[in-house]
Amino acid sequence: MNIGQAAKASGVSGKMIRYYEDVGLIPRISRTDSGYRDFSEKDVHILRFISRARSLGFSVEQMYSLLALWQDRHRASSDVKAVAQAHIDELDSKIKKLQDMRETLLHLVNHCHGDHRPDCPILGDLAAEGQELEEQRGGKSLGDFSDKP
Amino acid sequence: MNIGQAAKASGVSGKMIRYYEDVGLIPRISRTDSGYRDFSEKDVHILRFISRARSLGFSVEQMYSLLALWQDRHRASSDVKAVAQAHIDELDSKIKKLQDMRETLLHLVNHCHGDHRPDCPILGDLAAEGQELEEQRGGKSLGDFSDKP
DNA sequence: CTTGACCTTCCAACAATGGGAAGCTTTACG
DNA sequence: CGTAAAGCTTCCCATTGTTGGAAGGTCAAG
Repeated sequence: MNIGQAAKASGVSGKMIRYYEDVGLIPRISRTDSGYRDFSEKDVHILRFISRARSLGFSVEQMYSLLALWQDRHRASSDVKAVAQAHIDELDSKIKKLQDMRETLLHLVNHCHGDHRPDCPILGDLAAEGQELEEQRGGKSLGDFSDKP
Repeated sequence: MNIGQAAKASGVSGKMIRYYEDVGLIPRISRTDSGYRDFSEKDVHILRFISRARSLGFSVEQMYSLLALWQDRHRASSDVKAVAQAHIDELDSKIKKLQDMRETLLHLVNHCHGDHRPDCPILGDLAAEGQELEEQRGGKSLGDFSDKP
C-alpha cells in the first residue's frame, strides 16, 4: 500500500506520515525497489491509533508514551490511565483559561451598544490606564489613543 | 524610557516589543543617539492595550484591527463589537472542541480500572479497528499491537 | 512513448514566544 | 577615572504541528 492509500485508510495526511516517520514516532516504513513507501496493515493500524489519539488532543510527545504503552504487553493500565488523566488536566486548564477570556469579553460585548457612535466599553477597558500595572495618571494627553475621543 | 522599563510598565516582554515593532503592530519606536529604543508614555499606553487584548486571547492579526479602531476617532462601536464577537465565537468553538475531547477521554478514564493489569479501555478504544474509516476486519494478527494481548 | 498522477526528498512558512551569541552603552562602585 | 556589571542592539535558532511547493523519479493508462 503506498502513502496515498495509507493516508486515506488511516486519516493521517501523507505529509504527516512522513513527519511521524522522521521524528521516530512510527517505525521506518519499508520501501519498494524504487523507494516508494510500502505500508503494511500493521503500519496503517498504528497510524489509525495515532489519528484517534491526536483527535483527542494528545500531543506528539504524549504519543510516544501512548504508543510505547500500547506495544508493551506487560503495561499496567494504571500507567495508561495516568497519561490520559494528565491530558485531561491539561484540557481542563486550557478550557478554564478560554472560558475566563470568554466571560470577560462577553461582559464587555454586552455593554457595548454597537451602533454608529465611537464610544465603546471594549476599547475603554483595553485602554484603561493603571489597571494592574504601574499607574501613570495625571492627565497627559495621549493623542488619538484616549478611550473617549 | 528604555525597553526594560517599558516592558515592566506594559507587561509585554522586551522580546515581544521588538517583535511587534518588527511586524508593524506598533509604530517604530524612536531611538537615542546610541540606538537604544526610547519609549514615550504613548508607546507604553499602546503596549498596555496590546497586553490586555492579548490576555483576552486576541491574535496579533486581530490586534491590527483593534488598534486601528482604537486610533480611529470616527469608528463605529459596532465595528469593535463585531471584532470582539467574532473572537468570542472563536473561543466558543475552541472551548467546545476541548470539552468534547475531555468528555470522551473522561469516559474512557472512568472505565479504566487503572491497576497493574494491562487491560485498558483507553488503548482499546484508540486501537479499535474500523471505527470511522475503511474497515479491514478479518482477523490478521497485528502482533504486539492488539488491544488485548 | 507520452501524459498525468503519483511518489521521493528537501526547504520554507505559519504564530507567538523564548533562548542565546556577539558586540556596544550606560551605570555604579571603588 | 577605570573597570565591571547590567542592559541594550541585531541576528539567528528552536519550538509545535501542519501545509505548501520545487525538483526530480516512477508508474499506469492511453
